[in-house]
Amino acid sequence: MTVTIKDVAKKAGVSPSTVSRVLSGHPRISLETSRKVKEIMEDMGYTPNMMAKSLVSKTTNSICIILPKPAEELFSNLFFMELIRGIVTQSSRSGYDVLISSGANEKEELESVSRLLKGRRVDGVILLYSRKDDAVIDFLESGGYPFVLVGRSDRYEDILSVDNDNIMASFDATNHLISMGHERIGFVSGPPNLIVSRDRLEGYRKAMANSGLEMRAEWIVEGEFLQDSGYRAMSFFMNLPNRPTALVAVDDMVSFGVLRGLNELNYKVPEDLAIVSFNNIPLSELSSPPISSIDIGIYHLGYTASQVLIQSIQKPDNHDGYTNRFVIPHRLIVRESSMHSPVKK
Amino acid sequence: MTVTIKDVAKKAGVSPSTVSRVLSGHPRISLETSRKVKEIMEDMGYTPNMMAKSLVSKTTNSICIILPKPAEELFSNLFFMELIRGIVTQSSRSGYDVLISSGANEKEELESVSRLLKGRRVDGVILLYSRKDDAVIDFLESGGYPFVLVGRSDRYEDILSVDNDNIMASFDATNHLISMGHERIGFVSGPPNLIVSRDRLEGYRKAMANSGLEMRAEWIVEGEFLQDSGYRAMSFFMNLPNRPTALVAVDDMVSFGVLRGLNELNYKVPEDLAIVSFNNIPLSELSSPPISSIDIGIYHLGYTASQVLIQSIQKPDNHDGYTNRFVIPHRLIVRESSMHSPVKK
DNA sequence: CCTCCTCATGGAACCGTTTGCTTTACTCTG
DNA sequence: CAGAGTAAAGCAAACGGTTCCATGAGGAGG
Repeated sequence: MTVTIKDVAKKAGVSPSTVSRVLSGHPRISLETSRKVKEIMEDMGYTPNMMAKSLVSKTTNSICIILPKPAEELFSNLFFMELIRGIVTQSSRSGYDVLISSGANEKEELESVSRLLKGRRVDGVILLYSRKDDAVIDFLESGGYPFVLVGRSDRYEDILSVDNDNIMASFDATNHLISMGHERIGFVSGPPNLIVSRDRLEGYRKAMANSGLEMRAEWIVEGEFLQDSGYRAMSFFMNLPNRPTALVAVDDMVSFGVLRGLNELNYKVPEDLAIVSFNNIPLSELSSPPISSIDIGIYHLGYTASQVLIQSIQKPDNHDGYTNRFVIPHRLIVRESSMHSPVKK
Repeated sequence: MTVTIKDVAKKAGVSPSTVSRVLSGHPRISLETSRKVKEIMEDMGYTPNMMAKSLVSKTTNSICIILPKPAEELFSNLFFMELIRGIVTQSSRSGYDVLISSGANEKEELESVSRLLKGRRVDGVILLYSRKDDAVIDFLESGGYPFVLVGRSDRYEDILSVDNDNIMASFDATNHLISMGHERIGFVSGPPNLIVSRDRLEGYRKAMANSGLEMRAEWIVEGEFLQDSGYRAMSFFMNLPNRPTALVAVDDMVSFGVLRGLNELNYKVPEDLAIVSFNNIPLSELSSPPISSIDIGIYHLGYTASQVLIQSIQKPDNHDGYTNRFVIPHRLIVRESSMHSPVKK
């Protein structure tokens, strides 16, 4: 039924080894044989069995994307879709297949990664998060498996990662508001165990300090990368006695929540509260008003991650020890949500 | 370096076959042997090589999601993210890995599917679209490969598919507007080669006919599942002499485009134009105003597709020939965008 | 004409599992 | 106590490729 290399060999009157060599473009095969074998392969509809191939080559030509634990929520974020799109596109160009996996909890996640890598189902993985302590990263490092982080890790200096300069990005975002004349600026952060939350918070702090602006503890609230966080943060901020006139939100989804809340309370954006957030997902420009956002090149992030990983799989020794961290440039997209200067008191 | 079944066997003083049987829970293995082998496997950190396993079992325990050709655009639609989430969740519960693939064009797509299936890299595929004529479906059918369609196919009666009753859904959506008092209702459709476009259009027609309302050709425009289509459709409708007071849009993304356009022209929703669309993506309730939408249970669609596919892989003969088409229920979520009755002329 | 190369190909072992067929060692039965 | 039956484990042949090594046929050089 399924046509194998042996069937082709028999029909062509050559040995299986010859067919294999034709397949892999071995130099010492006569043009004539090559032509004939290729024709017969075509005729018989031969497709190489990738399992057999993988078994002997110890290589699968596929990689795996590991989604973060609380995939349930984060999945619904367009951020991941863009990222995956970048990864899939580049991988497919390099001839790699992409698996996608996510565990219900950290333990399951680790088991899954271990099964995939030790079981030789994939050649490497892309981690779509960077927690501060992580058993999965420990496993990958100690096992010497190829992997790349989307996001950065401060714990390990020498692992491959693709990231933005989030400190600088947040610095830029905050400075934009400052340059518009805002002085009381709030910040809606993400989970504190995510490095991206920390970095963006730091950038905000730097910008505020840099301009000599007051930073009140109550102007900084923690949340998730979700709309609800924005909604809650908004209602907290708006009830403050000397409330912020602008805020930086750690993710566009948060801004959507803020927007919805402000809308319900009949506040105007940007007149009552100016907003800038991060990621510039396709919907940022669709909300009303459109949201100013730092474009972090999500697609590019994924594309590069795939490139870096596959390169590392193919030439593990080519690692010069310097270029571990790939920084994707960001840029501020100013839209209506921040186009207003506060009324000076 | 990597520990194989033979290493375990040697250390345990048994044959490889015995170890294999312990692994698969073979009945005729003494409890004592089983215990000992298991312990040693644990000690040595044995993980089965899935390639070897697949080679002999002719089974990979993985499935592949095929994204539609113009993945570039559609990818950015939250619809697919939800769908994938449902698929990944259920597959992982069933112990299946999920590959994700998309070709730049139909030819590439076919090659990719063929390579994956004939090359025995995956056991079956989920097609995330249903075009009217499709080489991929032909290939899958003639090769007898397990696959399920998300969406329906009218060409093939007997293939597995998971879908909504889009005709009824559209009927409901349109009727909702009619019941609000609208009589001039527009429809923004999707690409005509997609069955979902056709079905939703048909539902709209039925509802209009059912209520004896006039249906003008100019009230129906074709587009994509994209914001731009909505934007264009909006400007077309609003310039019509006797313009619609409401419209049904084939996808929420289209509504976003309409919303943006109306906002720019200072029209009010729902006062100047009421809107209902399909899919109820997480953002539908976040726009201003929130959009009425038919919730089609996207996650559920994906979850079921995975279930049906895996079932069909595991018991290909269990196919009763009746339950080929799985219909996921829909329900109308009424939000602000349609909560207004038109002024009677 | 003999030796030595080079080139094109064949043969066989191996990658890590599974599984049908044996073998071994008991336990039962009459 | 011999023969049958059975439970537990081993042997070896696949699965479909790849690749090292061997082989034979020319052609070149001396």
